[in-house]
Amino acid sequence: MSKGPWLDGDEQKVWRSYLLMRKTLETHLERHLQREFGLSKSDFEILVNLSESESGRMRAFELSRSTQWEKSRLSHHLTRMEKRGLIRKEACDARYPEIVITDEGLRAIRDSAPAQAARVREFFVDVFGPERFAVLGEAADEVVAAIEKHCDTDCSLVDRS
Amino acid sequence: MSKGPWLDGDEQKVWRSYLLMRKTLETHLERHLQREFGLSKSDFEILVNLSESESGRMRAFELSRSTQWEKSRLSHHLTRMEKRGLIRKEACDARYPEIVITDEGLRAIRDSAPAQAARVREFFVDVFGPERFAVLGEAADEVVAAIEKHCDTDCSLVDRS
DNA sequence: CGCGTCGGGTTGATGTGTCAACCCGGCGCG
DNA sequence: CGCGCCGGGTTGACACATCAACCCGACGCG
Repeated sequence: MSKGPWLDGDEQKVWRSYLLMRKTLETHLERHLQREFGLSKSDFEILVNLSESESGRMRAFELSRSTQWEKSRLSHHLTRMEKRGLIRKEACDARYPEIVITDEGLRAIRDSAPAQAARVREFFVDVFGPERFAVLGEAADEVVAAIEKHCDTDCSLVDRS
Repeated sequence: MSKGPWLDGDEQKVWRSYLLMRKTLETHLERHLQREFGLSKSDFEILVNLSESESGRMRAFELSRSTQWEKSRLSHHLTRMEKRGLIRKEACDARYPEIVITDEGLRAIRDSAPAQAARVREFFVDVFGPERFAVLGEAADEVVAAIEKHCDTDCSLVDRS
């Protein structure tokens, strides 16, 4: 029934292939991260950012900027991570706490990152191969630019630094 | 600190472009669906599947197959959708209920699908352009195949029909 | 001073996803 | 028959995301 006004033939097909890849890849990566290291994708993202900073410490809004998360999500997630000992909140300069990666957090990411990188390479980078991969990168940037341009003109919802 | 064993230079860059595209596109599409039509991406997915079936009615496990969702997630979501009047569960053949799209659900998807399709075209299909888009489709299929092949050999977690 | 408002951050309610346990009818098989 | 297992489905507890409301110090300004 309905056969609604939807994408046509090939568009449809590729779009669904993309969606399927997205989901398959994501669940695969996430599952392994979870099962082998007990980290969620979100945990991982935070730890990557912290461990890439010079000092292993950042202010919450910096994390918010680099992860593109909303502040409340970030706040909730950080309290959970603190409970699990992956990070600490240090109230140094009076009011705003700094987020510090703990030894445990550092260990977690150092253990998990190589495996994660290897999987990304195996199932994504290498399957695409150099040329298609490069093409994807360009196109991806253009898609992001298109959406942001669109949003600039009619909405103000994005946290543009 | 740490600069862990991670993807190198270009790999890294493209991978992050991809992740950013993924997130940007997804939140953009989802936000509009939510704000303009009060549907979540999950609602939409269910309604698409139901409305594409002949009779507008399916068994839960069929939906589970085509959406690739776990059964518990599906069950939870269907009860929520029923509460909102988008679908109905009809207990025809004794035990297993059939999921039926309601008039309201039908209206919802007929209203929202064209807008959604237009956005996908505007920000994804057209930005890629025909050749790159076709290339993406192929690569996506290969990625899925690679992951499934891998899983066939060492795990049994996927619901393969 | 009094007052608004703005940015960084937290909180609580609610919607959504995941995991493990369970229910129950059918089927194989002793 | 009795018993176990399997497949489709539900349930409950918990992790996670989103939204709106709030807190509070700083800053502008009458």
